[in-house]
Amino acid sequence: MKVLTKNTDYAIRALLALAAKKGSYLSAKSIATEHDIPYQFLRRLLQEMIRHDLIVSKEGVQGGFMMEKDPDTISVTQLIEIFQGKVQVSECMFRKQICGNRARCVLRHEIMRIEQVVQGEFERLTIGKLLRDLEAANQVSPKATTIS
Amino acid sequence: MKVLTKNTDYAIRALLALAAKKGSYLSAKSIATEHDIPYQFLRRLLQEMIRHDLIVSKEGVQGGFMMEKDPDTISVTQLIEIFQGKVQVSECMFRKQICGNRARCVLRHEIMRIEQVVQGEFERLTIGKLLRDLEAANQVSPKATTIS
DNA sequence: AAAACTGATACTATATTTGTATCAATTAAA
DNA sequence: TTTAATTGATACAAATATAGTATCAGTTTT
Repeated sequence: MKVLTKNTDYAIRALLALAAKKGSYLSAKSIATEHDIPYQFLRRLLQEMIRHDLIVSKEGVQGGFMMEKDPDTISVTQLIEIFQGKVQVSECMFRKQICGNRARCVLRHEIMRIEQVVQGEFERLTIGKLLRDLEAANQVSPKATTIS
Repeated sequence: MKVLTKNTDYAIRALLALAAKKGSYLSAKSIATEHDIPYQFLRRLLQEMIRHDLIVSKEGVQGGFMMEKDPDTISVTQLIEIFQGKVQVSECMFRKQICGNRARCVLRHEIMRIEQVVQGEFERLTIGKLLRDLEAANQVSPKATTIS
């Protein structure tokens, strides 16, 4: 069971790169080469993130992508939703017999509760938090952990 | 993001049916028709569960599948692992720069922590627990919730 | 001997994920 | 003002995962 697909994984990495250089433009190319992400793939992801107002872009020479927002407002949950769709369990387990009265279906509730837990955890995991973790790690061992 | 695939969904339902009639043999056919699961698909799932010693079978007329084990020892985590592979995040995010020293990679730790939470939740969700939930629901509203 | 079963496995279809390629439009800079 | 570096948009393709079907052989009860 894969929790994060490459999409999301790459998107997080790209956002971390942008958050680390907040306010300046980074080209897709530079992000791709520095973080080992397939260039054209990354470009699509960046476009998608623009559409969701997570980042902005500037065309032409010296153009690129930039993070304007507070990185703490971007959660992994958001990214999962964008690139993997909303977290969902089966439409409705045991639907045949039980889900005439869906509201009461205990099993569904059980699963939905877990779904909430997962979502909450990923909600608290923001780009800002990850960046701080990353910087803290850099303090300890700069060489091995530099992201830029 | 799909948490449970049809495999796992169907497997859970089949196990609940078997747990509800613990000790007696149910044919794949009867489970399939009663729970609206594609017959041949279900048979493969049942075979797989036999290989993992979750259930046993008897061939021939009046044969079928039976649950011998305590349903509380079968967790949804186990089923996810069987049918969707071990719960995992990306192999190692940010691996290029960071994962020379994997042990120290804070980001990875963050993600692994969440993975643990998810796994723990599904661990506590056993067939036994689901069955009791189901039976409790039947008490309240027998018609709408009967599984058998 | 027939019928109701499981065991094993091959096959197909569809969807998702991952990755590549192309062309047009924009902009800084030579 | 031309060129090169860039994004915007979109189409294409390959690989993998998911979902479902079909078949044939073996077993066991009746």
